[in-house]
Amino acid sequence: MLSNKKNKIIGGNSKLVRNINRAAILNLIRERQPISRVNISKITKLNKSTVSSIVSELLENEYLVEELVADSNVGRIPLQLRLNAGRYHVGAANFDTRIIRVAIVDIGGKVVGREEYYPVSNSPEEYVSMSIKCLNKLKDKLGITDLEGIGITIAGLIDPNDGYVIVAPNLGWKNVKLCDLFRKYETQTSVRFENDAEASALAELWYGKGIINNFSNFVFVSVGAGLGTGIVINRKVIEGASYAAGEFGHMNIFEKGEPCVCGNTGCWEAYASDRATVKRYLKRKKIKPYESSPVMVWDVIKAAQNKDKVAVDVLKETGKYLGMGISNVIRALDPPAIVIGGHILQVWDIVFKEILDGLSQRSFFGLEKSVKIIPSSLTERPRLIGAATLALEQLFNDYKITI
Amino acid sequence: MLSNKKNKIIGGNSKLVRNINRAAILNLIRERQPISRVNISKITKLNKSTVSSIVSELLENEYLVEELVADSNVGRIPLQLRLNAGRYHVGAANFDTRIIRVAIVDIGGKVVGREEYYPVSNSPEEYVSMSIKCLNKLKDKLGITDLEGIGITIAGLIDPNDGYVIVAPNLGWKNVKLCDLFRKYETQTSVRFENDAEASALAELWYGKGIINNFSNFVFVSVGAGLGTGIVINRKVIEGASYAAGEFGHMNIFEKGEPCVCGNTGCWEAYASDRATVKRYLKRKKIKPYESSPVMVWDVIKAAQNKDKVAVDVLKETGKYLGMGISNVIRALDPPAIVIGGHILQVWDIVFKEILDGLSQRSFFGLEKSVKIIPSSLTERPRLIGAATLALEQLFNDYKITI
DNA sequence: TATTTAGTTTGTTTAAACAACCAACTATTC
DNA sequence: GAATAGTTGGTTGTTTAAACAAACTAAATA
Repeated sequence: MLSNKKNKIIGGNSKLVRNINRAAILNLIRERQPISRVNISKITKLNKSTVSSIVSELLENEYLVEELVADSNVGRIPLQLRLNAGRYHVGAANFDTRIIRVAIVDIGGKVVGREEYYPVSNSPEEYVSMSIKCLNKLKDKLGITDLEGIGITIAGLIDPNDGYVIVAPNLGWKNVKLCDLFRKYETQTSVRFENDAEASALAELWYGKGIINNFSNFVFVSVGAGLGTGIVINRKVIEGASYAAGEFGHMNIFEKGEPCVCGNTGCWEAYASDRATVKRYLKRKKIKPYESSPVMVWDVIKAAQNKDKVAVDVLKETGKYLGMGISNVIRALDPPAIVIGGHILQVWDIVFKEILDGLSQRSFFGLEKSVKIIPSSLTERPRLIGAATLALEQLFNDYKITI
Repeated sequence: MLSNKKNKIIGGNSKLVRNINRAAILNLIRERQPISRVNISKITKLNKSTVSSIVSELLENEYLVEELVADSNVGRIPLQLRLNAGRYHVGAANFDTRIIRVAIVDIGGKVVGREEYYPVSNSPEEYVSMSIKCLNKLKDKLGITDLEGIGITIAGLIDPNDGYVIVAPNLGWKNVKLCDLFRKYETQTSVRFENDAEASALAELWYGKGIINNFSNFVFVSVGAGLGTGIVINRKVIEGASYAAGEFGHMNIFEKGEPCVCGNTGCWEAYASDRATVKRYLKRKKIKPYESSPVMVWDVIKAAQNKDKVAVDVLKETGKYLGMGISNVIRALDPPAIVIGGHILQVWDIVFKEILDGLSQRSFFGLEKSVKIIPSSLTERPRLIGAATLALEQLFNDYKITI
């Protein structure tokens, strides 16, 4: 965190080592399950006995389960370890414009149940009460008695420490004490809040599959109604002193360009977000906004998939603008990988080339060529998995590394 | 580092703890010397005996010295600990356009001797041979027999692992294997290379005085011929996958604006660097570049100090442009503090207000108001101290934390 | 001399590394 | 097809490193 907290110089002790190793083992199991003790030992370079000791502790706390799987290799059959998916569950919610997405997720990051709700107003009270209601409904349906925590993600500036929405343009919220509202409806379970892009980055870090696992550093570009980015450095998500790190979406990419919800003009978000895509589509199609039923980005995507020329062109432009903005991310942080999330992934074959094209238009010593631009590997909405990950992080918090 | 190295999951052991604690104690002594064992124990929360054990180890290796200072308090007089400044020395060099700055620095970050040399060409061979010559001259003069290492800083993209200049526009270098050149002239001492802004950030982190010590996160903006930034996150300088993190200087702040050495137009560097300042000054004064002797930024600064209206205006503009670019840094990383370094600090009273003005022109939800904009506290050139810090970091490398 | 603060010594605790061992399987040999 | 060697997985007991706690010594002031 780029926090403004005083720079603490605090020493370590044996417990720190235990926490580091326990976290390393848990992460490894999460990423490579099923995996045997010996394999963990080989990868972490920890002694077999150390691994055994930590694993038996985790088994005792029911974080893990053992399973014996047939194995054709010589030697004793290894006991495979997995996260005990059925044991602990958390609640997750993403608050978006006119929609609340709710899910119950196990410690493997798997969505075991989900629900959507369309609030009639943008009142925080309604969002909070309905999300709790939906979660309770899901709990009953799934026969889950306890949630270990609840995570909420919102596009905007969020103060996660005080449970406070500084500003959320999409929802029209400013200075909303969500934390207090939740306390009215749900007093037992602890609730955490976070910016959606940052939480998505966290989810990708924890539950991303494939190539992303090779990176301890990356930037997650969350394309939604707005456009946010989550920065991961050394396997940690950067928050910022005022909880505003990663606001690349509000960097200027065209002087005196399109107006943006933030009050400025020419922001990346005003060109590459879903809202911008729809706006361009409506303009080309000469449809007045909200003339009939509102056109959403998935309508544009569907049209493109049905070879609608205008829709394809509009999405290509979005790709190009995405690339232009990514060039700023590269100049700032030079990450080895950039992960893209959002509805736009459904037309990845259309946008990917355009992203590279946009990037090359704002080239900087050819650096952009070595960056891996990859679509998010999360099959469920990253913002929802991200919300769950917030709660799960708290569940694993006993094992938090504090130097 | 935002490196592309494979995400290693490796466990810790008791040696890790020792290294963490030794580093914590060394850092604390560097920052707060003189300081007693008990005081270290109180601040780090380490046990008195642990502190004693580590301190005696450091005393044995002559990293520290003890001193007894009169104390009017009750109780036994504490033994104050200091870095053993006279024991170890490193060489430092900054390679700039038409000037090589060389220094010998002690482990307290104090320059004990310095030299400047004006090369006749921009040949890397001359830069390397002359810097070694100057260092040897200084060593003789000071009666220092050994250097523990040498650090070199250069504006540009540097690969510190391979000792390789990817590109250095100011020097007109591209793909220069500096490492091999140094081996020709100096085989015994190890040499490290780094981008000047990143090294300056490191120097500020290690040797900065005052308020900067309160921050584990900040961005150093190095205003020189070009404009570079060094990003510090969790007391570590970010390098980038291709060693190009912090290239905010080449972000666009004006579309179709001034041409930049990088090949693009409208870069921050093309507005806020010393080169840009001089260029604007010459234009206003209607002096043709290089008409007589070349005008340098310190000439403009001197003119401003002598109340030259044009010089003052030009520097005010530079300040405003600096602020505009800093708004990008804030959007990207939201750091609690931004440190400025460069000749421009000599007219801090003129530029500071303008920086804030430029920032407010590119406001983002008023966040810029909470960022501390501070002049570098390093009395010597940060780029030179930075070079020394590179070598010192290696000296302390036995104590490097490796998780 | 009592009190206070600084620093050391001694014994205890934690946890990791190491080495030896046991467990459970396959492959080979007679 | 039974005995045995080989291979891999996992546990047990011992050693080592380092932090911590508490008792102790040192050196000052009131």
